[in-house]
Amino acid sequence: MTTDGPNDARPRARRSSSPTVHDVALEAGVSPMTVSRVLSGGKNVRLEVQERVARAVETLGYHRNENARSLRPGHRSGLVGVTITNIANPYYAEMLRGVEEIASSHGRRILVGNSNEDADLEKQLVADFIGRRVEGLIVVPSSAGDAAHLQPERLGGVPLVLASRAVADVAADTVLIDDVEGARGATAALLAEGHRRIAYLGQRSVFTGRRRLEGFTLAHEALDLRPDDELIRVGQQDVGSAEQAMTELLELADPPTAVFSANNRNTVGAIRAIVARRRSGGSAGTSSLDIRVAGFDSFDFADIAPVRLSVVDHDAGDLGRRAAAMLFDRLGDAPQPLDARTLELPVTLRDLF
Amino acid sequence: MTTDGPNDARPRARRSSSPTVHDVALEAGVSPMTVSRVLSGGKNVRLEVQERVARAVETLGYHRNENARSLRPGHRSGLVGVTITNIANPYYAEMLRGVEEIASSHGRRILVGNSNEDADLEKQLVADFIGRRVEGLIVVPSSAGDAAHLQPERLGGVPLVLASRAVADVAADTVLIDDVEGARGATAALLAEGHRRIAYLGQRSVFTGRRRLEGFTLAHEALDLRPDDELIRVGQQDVGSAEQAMTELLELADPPTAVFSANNRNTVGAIRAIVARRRSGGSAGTSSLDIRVAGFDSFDFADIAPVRLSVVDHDAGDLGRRAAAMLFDRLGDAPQPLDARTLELPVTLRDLF
DNA sequence: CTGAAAGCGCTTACAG
DNA sequence: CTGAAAGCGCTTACAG
Repeated sequence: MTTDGPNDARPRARRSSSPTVHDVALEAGVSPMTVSRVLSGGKNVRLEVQERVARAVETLGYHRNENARSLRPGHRSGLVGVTITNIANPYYAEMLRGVEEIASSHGRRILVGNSNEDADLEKQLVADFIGRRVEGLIVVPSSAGDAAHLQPERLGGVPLVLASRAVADVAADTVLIDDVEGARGATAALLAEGHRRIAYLGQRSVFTGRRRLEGFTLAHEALDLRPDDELIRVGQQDVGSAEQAMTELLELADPPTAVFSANNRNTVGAIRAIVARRRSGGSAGTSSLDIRVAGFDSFDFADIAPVRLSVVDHDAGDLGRRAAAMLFDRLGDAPQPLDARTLELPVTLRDLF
Repeated sequence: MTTDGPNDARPRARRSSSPTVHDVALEAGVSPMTVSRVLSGGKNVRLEVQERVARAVETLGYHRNENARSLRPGHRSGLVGVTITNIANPYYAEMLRGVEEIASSHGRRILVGNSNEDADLEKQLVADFIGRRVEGLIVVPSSAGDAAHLQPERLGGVPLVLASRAVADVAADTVLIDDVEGARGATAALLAEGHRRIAYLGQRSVFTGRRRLEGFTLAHEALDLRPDDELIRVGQQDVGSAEQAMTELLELADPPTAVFSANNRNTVGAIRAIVARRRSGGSAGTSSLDIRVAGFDSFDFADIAPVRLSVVDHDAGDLGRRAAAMLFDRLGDAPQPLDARTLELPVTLRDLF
């Protein structure tokens, strides 16, 4: 019946926006301070009052505003920013899940952005995330463009962990998989089987691509061999172009007897080309029927692929968990190692035949 | 040389936390208000002053605090909350990318949570997201447990779009794929080829699983047939258990001549079982060599699978984009449709042989 | 074109 | 056990 209460002063507008501590306080007949106490565990509040407040919270559907809360000094946002070149890539999706798992276990939520291999977009995402006061960043860095926005001094003290790819001149914690050893081992296995004309399908513009080509080359050099440049194909972006590249290789006068592919898109493309050629009768004698395949990454159907296939397996979930763990290391109160650390996760060569 | 400025009053502590408008103002020799004006476009600020402020922003590495900004009345958080049962599932990863794409184009960022098919976790995520004042929610609802937390009145006015699965008694906008028609069409195709013993591999506990089983049944009923209960297997969660279930079916006295699988894990499992049996000689005559397969969802290697395979294809990215578009419809200033809408996206049956 | 005041929702001392 | 005051970083009127 009073007309001077603050609740009367803002009659309907209140309905459309969220209730505040103030509204709950009014409803429960206490001060906002007491509401705040109850929300933080109820220390030093009479049980009866606690219950009254809890009921008011329920009635009004109150949710504490975390953004306002994180404004107070000493409070953190509870957010971690994650930037990925392609969140639809199953490998990175698995990684993202690993990150989310660890973040969740630390009570943090993740802001996720797709950089689409575009450094400008990545830069915007990072700036936006910092504006939202993320406590840390996990970035799969884009391969194209300038990476100045990832320099520690540009991040205003927000810890950064690079995942899957390192960035030249950026001294940040980094988690990689052992690309060089994976490619070297797989190639060495093909060489040990006697293959001497081994094709390479991969990329050179991407960090992991360069590392895998390095492993491929190292395996040859260990036997005083040199890969034939004619058999090295880089730049295939998808399964279609990989299939095309492999088809061309099979049509060479002196075709390869084996192929190492640096990622699963290239592996699938290569297998498609081999199968297509087999179905069409294999013009170059029977040799193309026996093309041996080894590839980085696994995929759905790898174990019943219709070729002799080995894969270099690695755990994307672990990559994400390790990256997140490194980040939370920096966020903890423990004494910090000053230098950026790099972790290389092991890989496994599996024969699927 | 002065010792009385506020910047001198807080000498080193300032270094560790982020600079504020106040710090920038000091550095540029203007008021915080002017800094704010410049950050919002520079309207009504002398060009010379704008430049001075811009330089100060650069020098200090200032990033505007979005959380504080969103506190002001009329401001929005710029966040959308996304909850998915399994973000590592390539299908949902593709969906997430669709959501991110549309959200980005509206200047919003996404908070992502993995609910792991756990309604309690999902509830926590949703509560947390609302606490962070997300402008909307996109949820792939978990199949297990109570869904009361998704009731509109519990969401405090935050719009919700359900993706991929509907929830009984929750009147929210929903985007589905046409599960019933996809399963019906694929099954009808098998029946049209003359198959009369068609196995079903899928789930019954999940919304989509029930709908796909319904389509499977409908196709039979259209021909006055009834599927044999002995051939219906539900509850396989992964490729391994699907392979096991298919192996059992192949060992029946009167085995199926075809199989419809309700998702790609079951399809891959079925194919593995068929291939394994073929390799081991196919004890039941040659019949098991000819098992015809049709499955919901596509996967990496579908087109060179060593069986006669058809897949029910659908666009996960589109699912995400449509869900996000529905959400932004509700967020816009346009007049709102009052009732919850349901959208069913079309599917395509593709023969891969 | 520029700034002092006030308040968004919350919580940390401080006072009772 | 409870509350009034003050301030986190920002921006919307309002005044000049």
